[in-house]
Order: sequence, then C-alpha cells, then structure tokens
Amino acid sequence: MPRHVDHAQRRSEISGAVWQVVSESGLEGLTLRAVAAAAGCTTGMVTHYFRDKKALLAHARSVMHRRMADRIDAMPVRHAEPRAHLYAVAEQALPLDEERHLEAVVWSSFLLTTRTDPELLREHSVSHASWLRRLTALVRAALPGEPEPGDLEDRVRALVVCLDGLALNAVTDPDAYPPDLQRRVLDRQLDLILEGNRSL
Amino acid sequence: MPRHVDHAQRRSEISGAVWQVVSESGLEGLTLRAVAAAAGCTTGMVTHYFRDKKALLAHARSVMHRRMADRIDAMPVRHAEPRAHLYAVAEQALPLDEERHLEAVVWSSFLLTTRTDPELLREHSVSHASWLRRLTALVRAALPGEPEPGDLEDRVRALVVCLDGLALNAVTDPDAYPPDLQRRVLDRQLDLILEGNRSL
DNA sequence: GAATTCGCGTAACGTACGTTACGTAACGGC
DNA sequence: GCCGTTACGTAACGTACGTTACGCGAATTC
Repeated sequence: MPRHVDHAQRRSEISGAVWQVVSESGLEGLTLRAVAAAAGCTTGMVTHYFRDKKALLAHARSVMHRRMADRIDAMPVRHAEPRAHLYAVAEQALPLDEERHLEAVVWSSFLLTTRTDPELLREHSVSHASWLRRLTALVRAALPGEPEPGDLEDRVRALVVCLDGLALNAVTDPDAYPPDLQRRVLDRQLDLILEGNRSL
Repeated sequence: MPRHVDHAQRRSEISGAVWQVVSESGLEGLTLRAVAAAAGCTTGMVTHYFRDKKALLAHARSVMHRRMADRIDAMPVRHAEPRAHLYAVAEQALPLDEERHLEAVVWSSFLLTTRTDPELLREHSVSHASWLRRLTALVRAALPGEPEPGDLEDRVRALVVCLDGLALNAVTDPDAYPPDLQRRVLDRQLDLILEGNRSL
C-alpha cells in the first residue's frame, strides 16, 4: 500500500475552506477553484476527496451541524438554575464570537438553499424539530409551574424565532447587531417567555 | 417616433419574472434565460430593458421594497387601539398569504447577498433603520407609560427579530410555520413586549 | 529494488452563462 | 410613401464553471 493519508481530516480541511469561501464571497462565489485556492491546493485534490460539488457541500453542511451540536453537547452543565442553563444553551445559537459568526454565515447561506431541494428540506426539518425539542425541555424546566402544552410550544417558538432573527440580522449587518445587543435581547426574551402565565 | 411602449410596466413585468424564478429555483437558478422564459419573452427583450443582470436584480429588489412599503402605507388606520395598529403593521411583514410568501422568499434570498456587497449593505441598513423607527413609534404608542429609551429600543429589537425569524422559518419550512402559528407567535410576542416594565 | 497502488497536479472538454452585435419588423413624423 | 427611430428576436462570442482524463511522483509491500 502507498503512503497513508487521513481522509477524514483532509475532507474536513477542504470543508473548512468551503466555509471560508462562503464567508468571503457568498454562495455565488463558491466554486471548486475558489475552494481549492482557499485550501491551498489544487482542484484535483478537491475532486480526489469529493465525487462532485454536491458531495462537497453536503459534507461541509454536515460538519457545520455536527460542530454546532457538539458545542452544545460539550457544554458543561454547571448551572444549577434552569434559567441560566437555558440561557447558556440558547446563547450557543448566537454569533457572539468569530467562530460562531462564521458558522452563522454558513448556516444562513445553506438554509435558503434547502428551500428548493426536497432532500435538504427533510434534513432541515428533522434537525429543526430536534432543536425545538431540546429547547422545549429546557424551557419547561425553567418555568415555575406546569404549563399547558400549546402554551409551552408557543413560548419555545417565540424563543426560536428570536434566536434565528438575531442570527440572521447579525449575519447581514454585524455592526447593527453587536454581541452585547444580541445578549441583551436574548436575556430580555427569556424574561418575557418565562414570566407570567398566559391569559386564557 | 416609433411605436410607444410603457417602459416602466415592461420593467416591472420582467422583475416579476425574476421573483417567480427565485421562488421556484432560488438565486442559483436565476439566469437571464430563465427570467426570459418566465416572462414569456426572449433574452433580447430582457437585455433591451436592463443594461445587465445587476441592473435587473437591483430593479427587482427596489420593486420588492416599494411593494412592501406601499402595502403598509396603504393600510387604513382604522384601529383606534394602538396595540391593534401595531399588530396590523407588524403582520404585514409576515408571509401570511401567497403574495407575502413570495415577497418573503425574494426578501430572504436577496438579504443574504447584501453581506458581500457594501453598496447593498448600506441600502439594507438604511431600510432596516427606517423599519425600526416606524415600529418604535408604534410600540411607544402602545405602551402604557413612558419607557426609558434603551428599554424601548430593546423591546423593538425583540419584535423585529421575532418578525424576521418567523419569516425566515416560514420561508424555509412553510409546513412547520403555517399562518395561524405565525399570528399566534406574533400576538404572544406583542403581549410580552407590551406588558410590564423592565426591572432595573 | 521492482511492482503496485494511492495521492494529487495539470490540463482539457463540454456546457451554460452574461454579454454583445446584428438583423428585421413595426410604428410615427414629414 | 419614405425615413428614422424604436422594439425586439436571433445568434454568436468569450468566459468561467463542473467534470473528467491522464500522468507522474512517492510510499509501501514483497
């Protein structure tokens, strides 16, 4: 056998270059040659590790999702208070530092491409439902009493759209949505979601 | 002089075809030939009314913004209650019917392209600031007392990111964010925003 | 150390795009 | 009725892309 190369690592490196290109040039500038240039290699190497462009994007996408999930999973649960725990988890979805900003840019760019691809839409739906379930458990734990199911669901939706809206705006216009503003809005949103019971 | 053609109308028709193509195929499928096919004409006609693709997209974008603003401006202020008025205006930003869904798809698609184009980003910032100002006035009118400036701003931000997040999710996965869910979340968010004063 | 298999660069190919040029038909002015 | 201008359709051109094929160097095995 010839010399040994870590395929998984090479593929991850190239996927990292995909993120870089998307961040700098958007999806419209995402070409195999641009990816190769960002990765410091040739297009031959890219095609050596990925059958075609679609496979490359799928890998870059899955690495992105894996990274996000891992960051949340690896988060130590050192918060005795349920609200602090909820905040800590929710905060992971915000582009508060450079790493998460890059992820948010890639996330938002890929998100819109799922609209016209049924297969990707299904993946997104599953992932989104999982994210909702996770937040639902945390919100329930942070609520004082036992909420009604519909009420709880609406609260979680309000939280999710807040997170997505913050991320989207921070990606589009970072200067208008600096990290401290994002934190303030999220903190306030948790206050709003967790306080009071719905009038029936 | 030769036969007369309404340039403005033709340009609007072609811009409408741009929306249609974006809605069906996304930005990646947005080619001059696809636009011409959707408009039922030839690429020669498209290039006759628009210097180049960039000008076409700019026009389609401006028509979209104009439409959104017009729909809100043309809305009769028949709500004596400030909260109902705020709700009615905010609701215009949600993809609750087919027309607004199409607009939201185009809006979200164009939104991400502003990231890598400084000129478009400036346009977006101005438009976004104007939208914030409009909502701020309505929120202030709907609040019981006189809020602190920073507190008011945070409330408005929470509303804006809620609207954007709802629109983004409804565009991405319409089945998971049907109109009644959008309305419920918005209604709830207004409750949350308008009730109570911030603890200092 | 020869054979073999993998790693990867180079380069060509076909296609689809934006753009441009050219031709023609239709209409209005004189 | 002729002329000039406008309104378009047709088609070609250059470019950039994804993809594929080919070739060589290197490393491992026997």
